[in-house]
Amino acid sequence: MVGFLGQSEHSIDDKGRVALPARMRRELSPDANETFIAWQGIEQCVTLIPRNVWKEKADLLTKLSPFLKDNRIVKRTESRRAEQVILDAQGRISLPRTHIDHAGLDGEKVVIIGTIDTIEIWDPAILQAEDDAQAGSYESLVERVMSKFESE
Amino acid sequence: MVGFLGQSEHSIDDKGRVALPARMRRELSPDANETFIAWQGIEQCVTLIPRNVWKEKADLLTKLSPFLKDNRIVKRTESRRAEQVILDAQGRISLPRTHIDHAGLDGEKVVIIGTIDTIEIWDPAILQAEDDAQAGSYESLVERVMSKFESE
DNA sequence: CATACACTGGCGAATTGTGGGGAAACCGAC
DNA sequence: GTCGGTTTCCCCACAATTCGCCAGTGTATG
Repeated sequence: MVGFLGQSEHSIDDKGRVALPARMRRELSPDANETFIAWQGIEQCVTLIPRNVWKEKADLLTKLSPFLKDNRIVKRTESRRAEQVILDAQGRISLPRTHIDHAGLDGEKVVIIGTIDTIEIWDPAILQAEDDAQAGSYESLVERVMSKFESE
Repeated sequence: MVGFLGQSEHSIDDKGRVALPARMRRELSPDANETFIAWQGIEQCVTLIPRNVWKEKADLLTKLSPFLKDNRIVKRTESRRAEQVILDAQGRISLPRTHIDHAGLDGEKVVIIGTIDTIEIWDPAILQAEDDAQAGSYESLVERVMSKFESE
């Protein structure tokens, strides 16, 4: 169990079906039951969260008291962006329209990126733009982010 | 059991009937007995609470001492806004007039949102306004709300 | 070279969302 | 109490979408 790694370019057909790389399917815990939660994240991409991982987040959310407005907003916002998707016999998932639109997956191809505990699906052009935007600044970025672990 | 997720736009006909998305019907516990409590929330929407979940809330309310005026008000207010609705053979519910009026569901369409343990029904325009109102401030909101779990 | 695996495409069948009609129940007026 | 009108409930039917299956192509592996 080393987590979801690497990146691949795959096809997306006109029904919104995307085959996940076999090596990522092998990393999926049996607890996930062949199931992901497709999630519209902050970035312009679709994030796939294995069902067992999502479960922990959902449990937290249901612990929030429904009598506070802020709690309701968070719960509503987090859950409405999520959809359950299940692998078919060919190892594909079919993405909901809303998520395809959000991530701009209107081409023939998508890029699938493993991010250890989740999987991200990007439109190639949008991903390229994202990369360009932060090109050159990554070295200082990673320094800043990871320095908090220095003390350990 | 991942909870009610996602959001869909469905029709509401002139009889006040709304079809629930099939994936939400599948998430409904057998304990709910095809039955929801339709509830006029604080927000301008109708909240559907599965019968078995409502039970827990009702138990809380009955624990409030009836000798305090505030308690009586809360109990009365929470319960008078609730109506029982049952799924028909097509997977639809028909909403009481009062609830339709409260949520302003006077168009042809409604938006149905899954919030893990409940379902909300919104008028598209009202929902849009609500979203606009809190656009931009969400990131800090979710930080504040969820930070209470950080210690774990 | 042969075999197995990985990804892709297409087709038929089942499900889903929607509209409408008729029987039953309800309500108010006379 | 009776009649007329309205509302509510239940059932049927259609169209569109989705789902599951099967088969093909290509690539890696032994």
